Amino acid sequence: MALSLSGDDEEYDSESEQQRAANRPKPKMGPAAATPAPVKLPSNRSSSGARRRRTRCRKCEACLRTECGECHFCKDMKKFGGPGRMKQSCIMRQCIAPVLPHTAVCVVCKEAGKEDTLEEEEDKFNFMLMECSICNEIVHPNCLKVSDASGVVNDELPNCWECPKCNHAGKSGKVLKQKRGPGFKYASNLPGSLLREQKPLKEEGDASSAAKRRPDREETPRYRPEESLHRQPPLLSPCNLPRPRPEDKLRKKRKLFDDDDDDDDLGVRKKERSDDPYFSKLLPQIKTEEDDEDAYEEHNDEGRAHHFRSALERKGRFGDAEEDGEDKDSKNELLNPFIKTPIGDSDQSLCSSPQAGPSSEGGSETQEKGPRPKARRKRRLPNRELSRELSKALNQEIQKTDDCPANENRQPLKVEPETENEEPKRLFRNGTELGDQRPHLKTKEMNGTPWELRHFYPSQITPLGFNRSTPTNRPVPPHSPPKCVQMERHVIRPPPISPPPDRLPLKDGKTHVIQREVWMKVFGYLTHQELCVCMRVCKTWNRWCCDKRLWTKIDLNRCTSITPLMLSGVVRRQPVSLDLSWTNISKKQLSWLINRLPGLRVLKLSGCSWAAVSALCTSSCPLLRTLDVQWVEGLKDAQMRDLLSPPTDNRPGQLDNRCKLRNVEDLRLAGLDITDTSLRLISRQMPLLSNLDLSYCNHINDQSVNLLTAAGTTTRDSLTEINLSVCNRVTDHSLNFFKRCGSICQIDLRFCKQVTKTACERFIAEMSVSVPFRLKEEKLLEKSS
DNA sequence: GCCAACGTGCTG
DNA sequence: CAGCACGTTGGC
Repeated sequence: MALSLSGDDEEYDSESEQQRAANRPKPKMGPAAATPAPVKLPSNRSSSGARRRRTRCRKCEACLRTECGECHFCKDMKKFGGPGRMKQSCIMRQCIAPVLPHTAVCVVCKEAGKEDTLEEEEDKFNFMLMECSICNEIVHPNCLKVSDASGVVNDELPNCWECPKCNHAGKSGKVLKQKRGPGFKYASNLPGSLLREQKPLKEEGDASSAAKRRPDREETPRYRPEESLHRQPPLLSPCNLPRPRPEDKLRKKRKLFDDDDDDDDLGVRKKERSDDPYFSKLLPQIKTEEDDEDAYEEHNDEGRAHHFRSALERKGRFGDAEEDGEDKDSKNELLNPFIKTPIGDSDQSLCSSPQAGPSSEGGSETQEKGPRPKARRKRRLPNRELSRELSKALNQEIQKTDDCPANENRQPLKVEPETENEEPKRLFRNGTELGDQRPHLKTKEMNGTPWELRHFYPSQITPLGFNRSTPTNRPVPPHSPPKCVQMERHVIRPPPISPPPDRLPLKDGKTHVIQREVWMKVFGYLTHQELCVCMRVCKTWNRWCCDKRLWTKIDLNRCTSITPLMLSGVVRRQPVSLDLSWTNISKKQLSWLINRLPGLRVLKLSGCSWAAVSALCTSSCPLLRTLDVQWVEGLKDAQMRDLLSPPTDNRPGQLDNRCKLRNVEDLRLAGLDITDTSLRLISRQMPLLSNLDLSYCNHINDQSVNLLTAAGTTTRDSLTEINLSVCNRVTDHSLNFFKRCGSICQIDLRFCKQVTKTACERFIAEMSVSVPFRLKEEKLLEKSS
């Protein structure tokens, strides 16, 4: 079908309405819907063509994938036993670059895109179909009669721009839902997309040079409240948070970290490359596609290159893989990439796109965009500055959505360091900064242990050298957990699976001699922080370094503030193991996250609030193998019951009465106020449970052990390790119960006051006939073979 | 014609 | 307003 881009509104309207009436009886329609409301069309439909649906590119990593079978939409599919009502693509298969359908033709010449027939980049651009995100018209730029073809290309979406007409008229795209630009799915059909906001055009092999950048936004001062609403999450001033500086409003928030594919422009500056022999030797003239950038960014990139160098020059690290301090670094990078790394991801996260639009609070303040009418890219500010701004904006975003309704008198929270060296303090219960932010916790007791003890115990009181959570400082959640309503607004770009190309393109058109897999081996030695640095080197490295093999474990333990961008970055990397212990993650965030991590097997949430952990109750929970909910505040029997119940989302056709956590093998429940009630559930619902940590659970007693090891329970045979240390109600008698366990290999009874060494020795003696045990430490029994 | 899935109206 | 439902488009 040919495109009808002329946009006969009347026709479109009436037709669609009729169709709806005919095809959609809508038995379930409520009264409001029963009278078919006029189909709402974009306000600017009058000047627009009908929207063309976009279709898969079939080439991107996402398109090449198979369905995960585990995400929300897969579960809906008939092939996975679902009702097939939602008819949505697997989350992991969301096309990264949806293209115009084959049937699309130029509204002017009625011909299809002709770029394939051309050699020159500029020609290609002129003869490719471009769809305007505002008026939806699809044209060849060459067919436009507008001499000053100041179209603004949206580099996030193939064949998408703001046509010169709209651009010139100062129209603003994405005013309404329908106007958000084609091909947007999650981000797009949800208001305020963070990630798919358009950017100023990027050089696609310089093709876009044909299209002149929109000089600046001063031309388009019209502020439309809806615009910012849909486009950029509001910046939260109403919540008494520090109002962002005007520049903030220009910043786009797009993705976590620095892994954006667009980040090729983060290439190392020519200057550095040429100046630094080491560097230039290592990366001879990596093609960065941005050598023509203005000096505006020079200092910025200087820092970047420096960072990169320093990362590479730390040869000592190449040999010993991270952990410890290194790991902390990488964690910090993840935690707060904007602050910690000078060369932060600000680039792609913050492009002050013409499309980005001002925030709702400052919609009309577009002047900041103005000062660089000639800048080819207007997306960067000095990195630190950007980082700070972004981080602030994001935190505010979360905070706002969280607090807005009723917090008008709240004191502004300190969100960001005032200086670069200052750590953010807002969310950390940290020494003197604790204040009284959490008074309820100060007096609250769990498990008979005062809060302070509970949270400072493991490292400070216990004689046990737990290597698990040592909850020294518990992040102070906001008054209510941050409802990260923006999360849905992030486009989920699945992690690259086989990032092309295989070799690094060089400026001279050749490729670097070393193959990707070799680079990957090198990258394998780098810490996450260093990977983040490498990602900024060039587009190719950016892709390679985002390979999920390099990110199987993501550790955000004790992250002071989980931001939407961070979560997006996590999703992109699809870790197998995710540590969110002692963070202030909110329920919404967690729910959003786990719904998008179908491959997640290890989830650590120790020290989080039950409010957050409860996300596991309603979400289409991943089939976790390891769940760590130690010291989760408020997690008691009732909550455990919720946790172990079948998903609440039991609509017809999606019935799944199985426990969401049925595949858990390693369950860590230290420090919880749970009783035998929970243990009964656990032994019933977790047939694969092998490793159970009940340390510091003061309600656990001999009867509990009896339950777990009783005839007919699966735990009796599945348990291999059990930790009952510091369970003061457990006595010698429990050891008799453990004799029934066929697979038990380790029983930790250290610091159980009522367990005697003699009983342990007796246990060993009695078991020696069948299974040899030994005392690894006092009251720590271990199978010796 | 079938199937996948995009885009958007509607509901809770 | 998030999420669901479904008409309809697009590919094959």
